[in-house]
Amino acid sequence: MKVVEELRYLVLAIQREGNRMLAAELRPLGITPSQAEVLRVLRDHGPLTLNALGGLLVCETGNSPSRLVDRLVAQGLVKRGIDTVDRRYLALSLTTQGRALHRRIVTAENRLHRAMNSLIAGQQLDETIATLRAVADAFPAGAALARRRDPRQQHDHALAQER
Amino acid sequence: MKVVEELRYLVLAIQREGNRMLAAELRPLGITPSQAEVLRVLRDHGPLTLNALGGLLVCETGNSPSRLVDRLVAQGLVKRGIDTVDRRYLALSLTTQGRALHRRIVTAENRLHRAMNSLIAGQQLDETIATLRAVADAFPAGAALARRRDPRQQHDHALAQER
DNA sequence: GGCAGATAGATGACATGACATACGTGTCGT
DNA sequence: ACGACACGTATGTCATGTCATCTATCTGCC
Repeated sequence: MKVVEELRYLVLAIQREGNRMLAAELRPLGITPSQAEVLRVLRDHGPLTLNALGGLLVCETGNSPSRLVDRLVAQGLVKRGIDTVDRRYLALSLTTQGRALHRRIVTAENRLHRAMNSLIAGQQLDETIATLRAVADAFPAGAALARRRDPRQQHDHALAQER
Repeated sequence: MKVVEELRYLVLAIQREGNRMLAAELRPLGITPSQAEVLRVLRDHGPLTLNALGGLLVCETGNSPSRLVDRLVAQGLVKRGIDTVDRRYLALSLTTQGRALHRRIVTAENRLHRAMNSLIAGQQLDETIATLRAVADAFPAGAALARRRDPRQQHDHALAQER
């Protein structure tokens, strides 16, 4: 098997299993890994439009995470406001309930991270991170990650309520 | 962001984008990346039961890839026979059409691999592969990969037509 | 003012993925 | 022989993910 091909399957396997483990940790909270990512991004990056949110998500690179947000709104975790100046834009933010749940999410994620840490204990990670970043940075989903690390050059549209 | 967490998101981002690229390459052939993996495994590992197939797939770690196989059968790419001795078992194999399509799949995958290769050009990969394998091998999906590399200790059930 | 085009978001369609459960078939104990 | 159990497969359900397309709203240009 070629090296790239093995890498492809390794990444696939790890993503699947990691997602399964995280889903298991989050199930008692009633949310999924993707939903947890939305809550995390909304908590860290204030009120966002749907597009801006999509630009910060690694999951759901597609059009826009309308339906993902729908379910969070239905659960009362996210507030979907409408920009008063330009009514095409949404103003998404966490509700009090959403903020409370986020704290429990952090705990659940930490359990996963401890498990993963024990799997990579003793490995040299610098090269691995560098390699993966080199690949990821070539794509929008990787750029989303970079944007999350670096709060500069954020979304181009400033929500009305922020002005 | 913690190291494990960054790794988790990097793996997620790369898997997503890689899958999207592969899906784009395969779309003209009328199949998806998961379906391509099934064809690949069936080609390499002869007639298989559904469970044995599932044990060699990285995608679809769930119960059994019934529905994934369904669509391939519907497209005439896979033949679903029934074991004559124990009628619970399926005997899945490629049709002539399936084998022909597999050759075109290889070409499509090679295009993806060239693109990925250019992204990781100049990177040291030994450590990366070692790290990823260490993680993947802890899970069933990683074990599936290991089984594909090493044709010994294959499926425990030998199909009747093979005996 | 008013319409063409652009932009944000919503929705339809389809294939996964994952979990739980149902069904069909064989095995084994008695 | 037959009934409980085990095992392989199929199916129901729900949430993604992805693409294409539709709707609502705004911007500019005339």
